Amino acid sequence: MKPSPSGASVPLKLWVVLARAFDAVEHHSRASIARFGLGTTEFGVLEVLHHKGELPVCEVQRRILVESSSTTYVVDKLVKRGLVRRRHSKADRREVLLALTPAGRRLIQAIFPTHAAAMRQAVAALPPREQARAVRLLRALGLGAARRLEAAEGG
Amino acid sequence: MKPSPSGASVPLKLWVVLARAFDAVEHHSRASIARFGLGTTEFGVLEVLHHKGELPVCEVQRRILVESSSTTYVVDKLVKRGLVRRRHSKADRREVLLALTPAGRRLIQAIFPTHAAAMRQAVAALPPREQARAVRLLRALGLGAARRLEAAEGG
DNA sequence: GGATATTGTCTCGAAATCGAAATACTTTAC
DNA sequence: GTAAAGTATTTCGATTTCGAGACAATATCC
Repeated sequence: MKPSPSGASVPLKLWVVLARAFDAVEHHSRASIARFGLGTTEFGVLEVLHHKGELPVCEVQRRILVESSSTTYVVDKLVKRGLVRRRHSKADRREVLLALTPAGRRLIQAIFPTHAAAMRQAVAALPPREQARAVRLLRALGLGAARRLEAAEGG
Repeated sequence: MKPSPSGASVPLKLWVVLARAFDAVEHHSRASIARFGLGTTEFGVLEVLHHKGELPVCEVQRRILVESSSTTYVVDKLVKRGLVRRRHSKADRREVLLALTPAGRRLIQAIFPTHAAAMRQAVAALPPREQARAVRLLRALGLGAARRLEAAEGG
């Protein structure tokens, strides 16, 4: 769900439009990815491994914004489909390193440009200059909110 | 899941920071609401009915950004807890009208100010002036993306 | 006015996600 | 070097969400 209606204060309004914008853009992403028989989280894993190379599960998790148990679930599915492989790290034997298989690499390479084009369309309501502005504002907003989260929970 | 890493084009970067910002702020919202024993979607329903009064299910659904079947699920729970009531519309007998019960109204009135304060904190990394800028940009982004969605799907 | 589409709600089964806790390993602190 | 604390991953059960389709009521079009 999302937040409140219109006559609200600026912070609440910001939360509303943030949620709405995310929802709308996410629908584009989901639809684009579904054409290739993947879920958004599965795609996220492939994409991270494609761009960063072999990574431990916890690094992947940080980037795809789901909990660790969900990460295991998604990676399981990708391994079963032969797109990703697991391997134990020698440096730190708690870690499990993830990497694309050749099939996984072929798939993400084939998909990625099309998906990127779809996302460009999805955010095209904002001209480039305003996209850059939005990036700056959202980065500050996100980092600030994340920092406050850590402060409140972890310590 | 969410999108890609850093060296990306501006549109992709925008999608990344949008997802991250939403995720971080949503965590604040979730934590704030959880204190009162509610899920975010349940809270969303109460909030909409609080601000708009009696509404048909489909209107509520549009505002809380979940599918119709999920809306039924959430409303069921609220009805079982005695916070919301259903009633058939006389004007259009397909519609089911939702409204707060006295208990529901008492609850949301008690909760709302605290939650609003938490959300103000969550977005406080941006000073008011930049919050207003972000609202404008996100509104345009969200509306544009939503329009493109309709064009692609419905008609 | 009757056929056809459209809309609003709900049911059902499946999928995605979470949270808490188990396990294994590593780091820190004495 | 050992105990305690912390980190990485997985397992398990429960919850939330979705999507497809059923059904009823209304709108639209000849």
